[in-house]
Amino acid sequence: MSHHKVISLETIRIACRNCSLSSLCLPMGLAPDDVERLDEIVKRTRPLHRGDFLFRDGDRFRSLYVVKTGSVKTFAPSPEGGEQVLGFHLPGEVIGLDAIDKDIHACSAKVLETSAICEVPFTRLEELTATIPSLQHQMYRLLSKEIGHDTDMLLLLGKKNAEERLAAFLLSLSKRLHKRGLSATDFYLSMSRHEIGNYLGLAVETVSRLFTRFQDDGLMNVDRKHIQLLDVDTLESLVGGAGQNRRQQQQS
Amino acid sequence: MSHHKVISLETIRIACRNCSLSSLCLPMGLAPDDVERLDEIVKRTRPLHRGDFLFRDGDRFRSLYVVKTGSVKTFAPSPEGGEQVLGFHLPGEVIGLDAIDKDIHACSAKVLETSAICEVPFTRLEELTATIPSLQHQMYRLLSKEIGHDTDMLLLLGKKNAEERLAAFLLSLSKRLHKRGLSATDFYLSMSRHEIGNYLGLAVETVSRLFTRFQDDGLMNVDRKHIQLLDVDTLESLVGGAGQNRRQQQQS
DNA sequence: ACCGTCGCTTGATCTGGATCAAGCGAAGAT
DNA sequence: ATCTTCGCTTGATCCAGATCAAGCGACGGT
Repeated sequence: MSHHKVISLETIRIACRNCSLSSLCLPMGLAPDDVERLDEIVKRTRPLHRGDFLFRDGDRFRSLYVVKTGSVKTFAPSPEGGEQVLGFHLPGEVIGLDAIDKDIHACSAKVLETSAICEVPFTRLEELTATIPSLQHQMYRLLSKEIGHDTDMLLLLGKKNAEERLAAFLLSLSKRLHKRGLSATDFYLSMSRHEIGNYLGLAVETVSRLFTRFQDDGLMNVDRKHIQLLDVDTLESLVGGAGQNRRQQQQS
Repeated sequence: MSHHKVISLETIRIACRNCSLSSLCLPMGLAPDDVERLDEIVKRTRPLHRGDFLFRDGDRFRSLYVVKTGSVKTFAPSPEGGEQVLGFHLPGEVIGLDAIDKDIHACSAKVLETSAICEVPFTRLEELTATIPSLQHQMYRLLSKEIGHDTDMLLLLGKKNAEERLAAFLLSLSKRLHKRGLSATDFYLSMSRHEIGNYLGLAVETVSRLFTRFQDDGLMNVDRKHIQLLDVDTLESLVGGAGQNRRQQQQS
């Protein structure tokens, strides 16, 4: 039996070189030999389930985590005891980059559905990047990409109304799923309305009403967690702030 | 006369090792020899003036920029033609990290007052970090710190009201100026009310009214651009969301 | 010294989205 | 199979902060 177990685990624990995410994940652009070296330091844990934590705010920072399958949300505590959802993470996305600076996690990461996660001990990764220039570059890009994403969110929270925010959220999900070989127009939400609202700086009720409105307007179908985008073009135009007579933005 | 000019420029172009910012800036934690190597790739331009650009969105990414003296704002265009102020940058702070990923600047950087800027060509920096582990680590920390800062802003824009936002802004400025050896309670704003509002996701009028209110409440003195913080403790408590009967936050 | 512009303030009004309230149906518990 | 809880929806009301409007005073330019 223990023999069987080893075999089945080996089946689950796909090496980086065979992982379908290698074009999105850390190995992106690496030579095969370098992928092997990276592969050696990656720990592949058993599948985690809804509600499990990868880490909690306040934990010592040791590793980066990469979603292999499933999805994860990260969220930071706010002083009053509430929390701010910082992101929803899909396969190939790296989690924990914000903790490198202080060596302590400032946010928590919670698994939204049964997920496989790769753990990359950071100290060992850092040693590796020092000897593999292309991996170092990939790390810089990864960190920079995260900043760029946060910047997009700042613009969204600072300048966009509820409709624009939800449309942007749906299209972002759609594009990211599509990159992973899934449908861009037909997918399931692994997060609750509440989590979406928190993420977008909106109340649950507003999110719910907008789903209803988008459906009434023929932009999408919503059935519980099941989403079908029917009119991506119009959704795109909503994001652009084509919200009718939006007055000229503050030019500072 | 040209002789005089050369001398005066040399006076301005302080080497990293003599720069008072070395404890905040890239050289932080480097061995003296390594600081010299870094110093060799840094370009020190002549002082820039209010309104000058370090780069504009769409520009090819070539260098990081570090504020030596003065201040800089970064801002991203929003689809509708407006803009979102992303940050105000003080001496020692590094600008341009978000452009590493796409190799194109997605935001612009504009000088708010006469400022000295160091330019660090990124390709050369990358070569250097590959051979100086402590510099590589410093780069990771720098990028990570930027993510952490953006995260703080997401929480601010997503969960805090106008009062909390302005208090947080003032205290952030205060702390950062203090770290640079300046007064934590008495300083000048190099940015306009409009820029503050844009940054904080508020209308100019709201910013103006809050300044007036904070002054009436004895928390600070405001005279044009001149700020004096009188009651830092109360300002701190405002940020914490002690805004009276704030209801329990959404727990997603 | 004068003028025009621009940044800032203050007051009045409006509104998008939060909050409050009430039900409904699905999924998990016993 | 039934209960209970929880997530979601929908309606009614409220309010923080945006928008509109009007002046004022500082500063740069001539």
